[in-house]
Amino acid sequence: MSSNIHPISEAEGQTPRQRGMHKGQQTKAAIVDAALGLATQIGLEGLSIGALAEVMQMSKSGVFAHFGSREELQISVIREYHQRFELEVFEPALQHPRGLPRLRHLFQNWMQRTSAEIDSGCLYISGAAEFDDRPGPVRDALASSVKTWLAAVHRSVVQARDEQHLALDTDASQMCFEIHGLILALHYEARFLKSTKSLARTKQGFEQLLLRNGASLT
Amino acid sequence: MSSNIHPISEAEGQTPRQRGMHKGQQTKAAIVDAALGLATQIGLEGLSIGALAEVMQMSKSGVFAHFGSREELQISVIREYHQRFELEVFEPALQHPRGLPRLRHLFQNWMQRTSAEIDSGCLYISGAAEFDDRPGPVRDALASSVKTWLAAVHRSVVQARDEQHLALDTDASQMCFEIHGLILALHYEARFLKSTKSLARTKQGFEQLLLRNGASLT
DNA sequence: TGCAAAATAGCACGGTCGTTCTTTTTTGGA
DNA sequence: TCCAAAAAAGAACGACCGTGCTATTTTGCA
Repeated sequence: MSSNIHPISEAEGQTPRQRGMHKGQQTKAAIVDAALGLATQIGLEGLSIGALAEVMQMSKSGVFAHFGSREELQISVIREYHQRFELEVFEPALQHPRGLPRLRHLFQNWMQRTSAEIDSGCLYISGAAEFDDRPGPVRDALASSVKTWLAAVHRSVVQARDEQHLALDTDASQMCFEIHGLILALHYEARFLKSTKSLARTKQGFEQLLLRNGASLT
Repeated sequence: MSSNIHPISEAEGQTPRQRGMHKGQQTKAAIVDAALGLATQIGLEGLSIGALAEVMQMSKSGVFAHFGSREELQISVIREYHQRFELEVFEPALQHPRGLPRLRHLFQNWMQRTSAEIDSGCLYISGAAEFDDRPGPVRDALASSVKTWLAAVHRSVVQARDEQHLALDTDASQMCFEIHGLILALHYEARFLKSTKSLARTKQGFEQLLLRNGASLT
């Protein structure tokens, strides 16, 4: 499938080996892609090398050799999800002016990613439920990614306050907490309870949250 | 340990068989109790009959015989959780006057149950993440319990509005959605991210939510 | 084009899973 | 106290798990 590393223009004339793109690495990228698909459906813990090998039409040992352990496979999946999340949620929002406009797009992208994909849940949410009682490197990798993202949201709120798009006494951490709650409620009620109104509720909650914190611009 | 069925007074003089409390049913109750403990730690899907048998110091087949299938065991666990949730969260709140006071206690109990138990997560939350993509009787049982509880919260909000403890234009469903979000954020950030401020954030979010909907009484 | 190195397959291992069947033990009313 | 019924144990099953080891195939530079 699609590789997770974009070929950069300077490397165009180089050999695959020089670009670090042997056949093996392409295969590994394809495996991680398939693994991410499986993990978002049946969970990181449910992810098995046997099932993954069948999807890839490869032998178990062929798949296994790319990672060396199941844990490393899980961590690779988390890293891949992290990259895609940045690419699809975070980076597009950077093209909008900092402050409230960027915060709005950040939330909009986040919301869509949480709800739009019918067949694949958010790894940051399902993974948290699976690993909140399981210490170890997988949990650490997951928590690290989540914290990076939440910190980016926090930064965006602070910027909006600095730009005076939000009231000066806005409690940025409190606001982030409530934003997070809206996303989690959306995920829960849309995916598990199959509620069709969750998206509208989430939007309305966000608007009221902005109003309450003195949002001044659209 | 504790049985999930309270002996009713009329049955006091009856034999165990007449009360439906053979040795087997006591054992089953003990198994379900242990299973609930396991399930809240490693998840409903992680729950295995072998591990459960070891905890109970019984044989696998001895445990198995009480349920007939793993699915039935999982459903029994969900039913047990439902009963305890009602007993510990819902019923105590009924002792307070309907309207805002009762709603406050409902939320307070819910909040405490979500955060206080260090070693056991909320089955309604972890279960939703595990089963949002797995149709079947287990998911159905879980969704049914959750909906019952959310409906009770909704009823309480409507009552508070009827009693004019909340503004007459309060959107009860919207308010429930946001309350749910606060609880989910509490669970996520306290359990997974180990944030110590989540409880305070949840309380503050709830107070602001009440204020925004014109809460008039304490 | 040849050849070392990389990638993949094949096979086997010990372990756990849910489940079935048979046998033994325990229970509790007549 | 006896004895049928209930409860629990024991053993075995096929299936899948992650992982290690050894061939075999494929890759890609010299």
